[in-house]
Amino acid sequence: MGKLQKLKQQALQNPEVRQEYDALSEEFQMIDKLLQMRSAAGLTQDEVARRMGTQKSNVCRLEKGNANPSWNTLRKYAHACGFQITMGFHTA
Amino acid sequence: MGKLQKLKQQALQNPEVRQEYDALSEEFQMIDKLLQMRSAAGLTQDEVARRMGTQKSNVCRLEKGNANPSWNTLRKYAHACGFQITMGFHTA
DNA sequence: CCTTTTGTTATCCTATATGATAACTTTTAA
DNA sequence: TTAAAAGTTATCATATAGGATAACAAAAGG
Repeated sequence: MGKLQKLKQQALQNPEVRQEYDALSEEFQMIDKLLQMRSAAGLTQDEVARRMGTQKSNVCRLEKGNANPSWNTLRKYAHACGFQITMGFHTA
Repeated sequence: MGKLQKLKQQALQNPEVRQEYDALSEEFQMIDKLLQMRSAAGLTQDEVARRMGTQKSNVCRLEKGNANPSWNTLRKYAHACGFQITMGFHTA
């Protein structure tokens, strides 16, 4: 294992660090899915926003991670891109 | 295909019906995941609540579908059960 | 270049998610 | 059969998600 990997693993021993890391990785994963959907749909933020019944600035807010979207908001975004969302989980 | 299946498919032709059906199936799927997690963890609502830093009544509210939880709330629930959440999507 | 489209940021307001408490019902198990 | 544990429901207060607008920045394309 590389030095960086080792350093990372060590840092993740710290519960607080671990918690923040988990939260971030989950947030990034979620945002990545949003971007994947919009990309797959070939839509602009503005178009997604209109289909969701809101503004492009709000869509941007979602995609930039400055939000904590509700399940319904995630669903509306997915639908605007022509998809359905699912929730999953895996051992931490 | 059975008569019920046929009837269902026909009903789903109606856009409004379809929309509600999709929303419901997604919500049920999500709630099902919550229950799966707690079941796998072998925890009571009360215990999950304590680990989330909230009350069992609020956990119940989530599991009964009388809520529209934020991403963070879903995350906290998953973590309380020892899991990480993921978001996924598939063609509608 | 310049223009248009797309994306970003800040801000305010309102609707609503969430925390908290309490009373009640259902389930469990002794 | 009854006491304890687990789950449900209602309600209120407060924090915050999400809608709206505007002004700016970045990218794209002529």
